[in-house]
Amino acid sequence: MGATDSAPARGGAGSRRRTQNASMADVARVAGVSSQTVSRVSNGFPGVNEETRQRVLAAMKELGYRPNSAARALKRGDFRTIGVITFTLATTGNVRTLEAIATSAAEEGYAVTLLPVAVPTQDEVRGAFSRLGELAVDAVIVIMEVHLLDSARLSLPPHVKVVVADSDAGDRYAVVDTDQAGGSRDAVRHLLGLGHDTVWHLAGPEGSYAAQRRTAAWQAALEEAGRVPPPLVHGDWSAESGYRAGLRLAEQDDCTAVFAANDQMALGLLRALHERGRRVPQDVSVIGFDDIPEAGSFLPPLTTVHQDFAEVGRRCVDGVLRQVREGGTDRGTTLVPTRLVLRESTAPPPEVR
Amino acid sequence: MGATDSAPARGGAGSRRRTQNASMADVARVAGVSSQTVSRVSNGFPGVNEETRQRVLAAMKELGYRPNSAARALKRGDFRTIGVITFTLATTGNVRTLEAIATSAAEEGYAVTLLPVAVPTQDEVRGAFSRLGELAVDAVIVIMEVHLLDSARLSLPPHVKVVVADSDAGDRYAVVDTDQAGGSRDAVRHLLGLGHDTVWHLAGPEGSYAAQRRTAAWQAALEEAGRVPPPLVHGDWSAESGYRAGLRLAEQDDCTAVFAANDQMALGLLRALHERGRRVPQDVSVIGFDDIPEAGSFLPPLTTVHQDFAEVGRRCVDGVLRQVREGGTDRGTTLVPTRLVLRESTAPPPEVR
DNA sequence: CGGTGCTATGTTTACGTAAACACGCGGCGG
DNA sequence: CCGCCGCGTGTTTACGTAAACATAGCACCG
Repeated sequence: MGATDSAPARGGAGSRRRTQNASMADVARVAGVSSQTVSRVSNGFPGVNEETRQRVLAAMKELGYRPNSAARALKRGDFRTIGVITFTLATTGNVRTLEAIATSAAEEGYAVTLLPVAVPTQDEVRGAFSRLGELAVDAVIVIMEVHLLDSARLSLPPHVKVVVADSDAGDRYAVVDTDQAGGSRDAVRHLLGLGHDTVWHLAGPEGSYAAQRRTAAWQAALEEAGRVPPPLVHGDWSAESGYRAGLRLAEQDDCTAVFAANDQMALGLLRALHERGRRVPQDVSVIGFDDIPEAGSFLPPLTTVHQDFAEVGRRCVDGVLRQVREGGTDRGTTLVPTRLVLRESTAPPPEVR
Repeated sequence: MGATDSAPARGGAGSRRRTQNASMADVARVAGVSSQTVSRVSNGFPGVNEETRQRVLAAMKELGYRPNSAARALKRGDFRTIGVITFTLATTGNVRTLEAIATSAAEEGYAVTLLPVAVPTQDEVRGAFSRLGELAVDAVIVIMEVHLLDSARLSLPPHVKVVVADSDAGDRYAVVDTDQAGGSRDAVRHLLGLGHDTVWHLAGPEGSYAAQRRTAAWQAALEEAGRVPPPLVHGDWSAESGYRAGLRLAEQDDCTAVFAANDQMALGLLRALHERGRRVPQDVSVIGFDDIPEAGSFLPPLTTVHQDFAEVGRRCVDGVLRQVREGGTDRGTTLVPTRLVLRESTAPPPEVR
């Protein structure tokens, strides 16, 4: 007792809280040192006598001391936190990238905070600041289409350190992207190499930059080989949309090879083809993009373009941390290579068999 | 110029930083008010003259003011942040729950921070504190098997407000769980109702509490109907493991109905059955658990038990925030109901047809 | 017409930490 | 033997915010 000497028992209203968390000062008192020494121990700084250090550690343990990250952040001027902005966690890619980001960040001593967008909060009312508007992260990684970011009310405060994953950024931000073009080219060439005259494309939504790049590369690869690109079919990334598109493709008799812009749509496509009696791969070859864990269990197991999401996440973290440490803002684009995974959904076309 | 008057050009080392972010005091100066008034405006408190308020808002805008969340947290004593602990984001359920948590939290003005576990950081060295050991979140939601949590080096600091999702917690924590038992019972009864003699079970990994509960309920539902539970087959949640198990099940001639503990394993099972010439649903009925978005695109579309992950996430947030606001720690268990989604993978057994 | 109460605003202080600086003490070179 | 150096530790201060308290003006009522 006698510690809480001041704080004259006021009216009595609500001075609960306290007796909660021990502070450095408390630890210092118990250990018989100054709070600065506690700070040094807490941060692993050298120049503390081993014996003193042990005494401080013992005091910390006794009191259940936990450093207050708010005070630390306030004093240091940084937060050791990376914000991640993403519209949805419904797509495999976003999630895998997020997971890799969290892991890489943790290794660097950084935490990851999710910054949901487009939550219709009470605008100006409660303070005019969304969580993102607050000073609470040292850097931001954006996993979404940048143009959506623009149209969302969400605008990044100026001078914020940013890396954009899997999107375009009009040279405004640094970008880490999967090599969409290379992967698409590999897919098309693989099918042409099997003897198909041409390759149809089940594209992603028009608003998606990744989808656009895959489409453009598909077209380029075909033209480079002197083939005429068949009409485009669009989906929205979902298996259901792939199914609907597949029903239309199944009616094209000359369609013997389809490059789907992701695995989910490929799954729906497989179902549509199956329902229409078009065998895969005997009648139609199908190739996907992403290599989701289930792709090997499709009927038939799906040949697809493997994306290295973990590497993307890692480089995103490297990118923002470099900016944080060097103080500038980057712009360049980093491409992460893909790898074609051959399974059983592709084969030579019927004529050649 | 003239702003950085103090700070006598020391040795020259590194006094960059500054001229960075405007503080309340800066805004107050520009607006010609006290910083307390700025605070009131920033937090949307009443009792500020409209004209003054506008002047302050204008000053904020001019200076690009953003509240410093560290200072705010330090002063207020809370962080407006919920930590989420999870081993993996590889499973649909975890991710969907996480997404719902993030959304619900945002609506309440809380941010969500990912707390990765088992990162082999430099133990005691840099300070003996993992990010979780720091005081940085107001509450924690655990999305993982609690017994794994115990065995991981990670131990939750005492008195922390916790809600556990989808696991057991030995009455140590509050729990929000899907009604595993109810869903499993519905699945089994549906198959028995179609005329199947019994139902086989493709179980999840033995270490999983959710898997155990599904298995127990499957067994109970069979026994309640006077049927003999066939031997158990275990998978590890992955489609690949479902495939391997499926190859074994395909050899059981008397196996006409299988309840798979999740959709991914059901997918692998479908592939195995297909390869072995066992038609679904004509020869074998298959039912899954989760209702992942792709389930409707399987071959055939999968009948499955729908889990309401969004509701689970919502209740987790409600749970921790109630604890935060009321100051106590809860214990009870909340069950979120499931719903059987009928598609095309179940039918009466061959004999009855 | 003085007091009372309310509104709008200002002043003081403390939150927990860590950087900057100060200090004491023992050893060692000149 | 004096002064300087460096190690280990203590003291002071500032980070940006918001609670608590203080004050000034003004309306209203007895």
